[in-house]
Amino acid sequence: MPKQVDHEQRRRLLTEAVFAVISTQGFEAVSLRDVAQQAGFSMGTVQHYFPTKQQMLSFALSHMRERVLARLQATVAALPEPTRRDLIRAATAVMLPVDPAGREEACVNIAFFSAATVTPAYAEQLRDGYGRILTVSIANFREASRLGELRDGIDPDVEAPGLYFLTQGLVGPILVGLYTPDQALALVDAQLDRVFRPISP
Amino acid sequence: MPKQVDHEQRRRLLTEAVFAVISTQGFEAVSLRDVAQQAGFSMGTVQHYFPTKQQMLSFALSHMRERVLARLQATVAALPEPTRRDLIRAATAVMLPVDPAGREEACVNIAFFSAATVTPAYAEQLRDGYGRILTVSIANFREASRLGELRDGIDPDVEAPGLYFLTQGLVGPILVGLYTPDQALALVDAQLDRVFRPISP
DNA sequence: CGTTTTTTAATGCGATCGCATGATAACGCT
DNA sequence: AGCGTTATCATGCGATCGCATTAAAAAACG
Repeated sequence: MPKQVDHEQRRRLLTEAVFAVISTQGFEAVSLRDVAQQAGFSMGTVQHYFPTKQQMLSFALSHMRERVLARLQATVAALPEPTRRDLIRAATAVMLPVDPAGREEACVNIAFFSAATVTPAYAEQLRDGYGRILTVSIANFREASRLGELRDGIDPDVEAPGLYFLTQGLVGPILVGLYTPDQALALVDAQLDRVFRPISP
Repeated sequence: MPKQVDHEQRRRLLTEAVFAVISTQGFEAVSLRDVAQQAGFSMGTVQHYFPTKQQMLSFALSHMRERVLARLQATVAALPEPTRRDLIRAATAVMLPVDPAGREEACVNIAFFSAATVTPAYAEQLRDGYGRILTVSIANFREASRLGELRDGIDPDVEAPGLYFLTQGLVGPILVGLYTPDQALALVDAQLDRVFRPISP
């Protein structure tokens, strides 16, 4: 057997090129030639790892989830003694385009959301991925509620989706420059202040 | 002088075809030929009213704002004696893809949001349009606050953007089937219940 | 009624697309 | 070392794209 190449790793490498093309030239500009050039390979190589463009994009979408999750874990790991509120805030901030990495991911995600309106396969992947995030968020809020970390009268089953969809709604406006990342984070913090009890017990 | 054709009206007609193509086949599938066929004209006609594809799409984006606004006014006009809360809720519901018309508009809007990440002209149009909506929403909430229609401790400058971005964040998940329109409206109503005083004084 | 100008249609062109094919180079194994 | 497999690349093909060009049809006006 010949040269040993980790197919999965190669695909991830090419996927990074896909992300770069989408975030700099747009989703509709993604071509096998562009991706190949961005990754520094020939077009045939891209075809070798992705038989069709559709499969390439579908893999890219599934890889995006892992990328966001990895960035979240890295962020959380950097917090010394995170409270539950810190964790929720970190997860929220990771989904917002507040830094170059986050912006690239947001561009890719919104592109796939748009494509998903006419491509059921993308819609299913997004439902699965974002549904999982929402489920985790609800679980976090319920746990916080159970431990008495939330203010009186706060329903975790309302606030979890509320904060989650608020976050999602901030992505587009930040991307087009309608809202600044600082304004967005201030809005998120205002919500957290309303939901969580003050720190000192 | 020959046949009198209202250029603006023709452009709006063709724009409706653009919307249909975007919502059924996707933004990247929009071609002059598709638009012409969808509108029942030849390709040359489309070119006559839109010198370039870019201008066609840009006009379509500007026309979208008018379409949403018209639908909002029609919805409001159908309300017998709307309270301020009713108006705010109507404006919110209009932006959500809860019916075929709203879904089509949402598909087009999210497509332009995606395109705007690499096309500054689109970003500027979206900033202007959505910024105007946000401004009006803030003004509405402030007026409600001034009239004492909001609960104690409610800051209109926080709740207006909060509800607005929450609404925006619900669009994508509804489109891909992660959230149902009923769930989305329930979440909106929960927010309104929290912000507004109960009806009976 | 003929002229003029706009509208509509039809077609061609260069570029680019996704994908298929064939050739070449590089490495693992017996 | 020699073979077999795989990775990589270069190229070709049919289709489609945006846009330019040209021509025919239609209607307002002298």
